[in-house]
Amino acid sequence: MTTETVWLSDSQQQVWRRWLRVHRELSAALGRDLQQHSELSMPDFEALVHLTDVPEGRLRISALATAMDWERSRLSHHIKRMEARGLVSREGCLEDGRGAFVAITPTGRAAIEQAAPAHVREVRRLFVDALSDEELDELGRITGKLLTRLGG
Amino acid sequence: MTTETVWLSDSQQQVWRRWLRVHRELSAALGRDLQQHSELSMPDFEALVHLTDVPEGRLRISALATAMDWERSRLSHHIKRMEARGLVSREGCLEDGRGAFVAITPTGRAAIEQAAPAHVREVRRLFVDALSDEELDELGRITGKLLTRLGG
DNA sequence: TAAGATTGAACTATCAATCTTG
DNA sequence: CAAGATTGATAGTTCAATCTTA
Repeated sequence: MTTETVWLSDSQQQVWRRWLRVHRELSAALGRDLQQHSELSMPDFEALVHLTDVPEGRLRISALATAMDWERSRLSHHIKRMEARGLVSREGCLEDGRGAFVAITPTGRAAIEQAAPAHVREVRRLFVDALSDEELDELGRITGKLLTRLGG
Repeated sequence: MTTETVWLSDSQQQVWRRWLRVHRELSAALGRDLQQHSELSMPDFEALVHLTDVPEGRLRISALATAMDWERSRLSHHIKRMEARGLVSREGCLEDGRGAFVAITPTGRAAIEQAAPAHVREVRRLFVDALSDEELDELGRITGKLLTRLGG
């Protein structure tokens, strides 16, 4: 393959590296804050958000995996650990004998309700409120384009 | 603390979730591509980039940790694994007996030179070229603001 | 045979010591 | 004691089987 390789210009490289860096620092800051104010990690929080998003408080495991964009095996291991901590429980599926549900427990609900306010404030402080409404819109448009490129 | 909690609006939440998702999918896609075309992971690649960035091809370990924004212990473990694969070597430091250098080896140089073209093309395809020049500028400005908020 | 889910092994990351030199 | 770096234990992730039911 003799496709010519064009390296990135300085400004392109700067945006690219900054993008990586912002994400790394933002995730780290939010994770630290969350663990300081609760017993939850970011993945724990995310999983519980999806479970509280539905009225029954439970989802098919593969549906949760899709929603979180995780591999099933990773989620399976994670659910096992969360189950051991009492945050969720596993339930069988009547319609499909192969399937299973994860359900949020009262303990899990209490944990996310306790953790959410501080976490949301921090997401506001470090992300939403750091930008003007126009910038946030623009960022939504830009990430939308990136997502389209990724998806197909 | 009775600070009132204000949850995110739908559009704010959408941008926030999309930001997380784009990063996750982009990293995954680049990682897959890199491993398909080379023996390097993204962290391997990043470390080697920093080492090739300097003329001597070697850096103090703590300097590399700062550049990569990694904890020293994580880098130490990672260097050990990369050293075992022959990509880098460790060297003592004359000026400061406590310190140490990591240096890229010929093998490491060959690996990154072989991997870089395809990786850069993929970064272009999925990121740089997916946006107009104006959008890339705007994204640079926006991530700059986020970085300021994180740092200060 | 394929789909939903789990398991175990190998790999990577994190956290709290530890070791050595300044 | 503080700074540079490493180590070991624990936690989390990935990959390739495996098991069960459709």
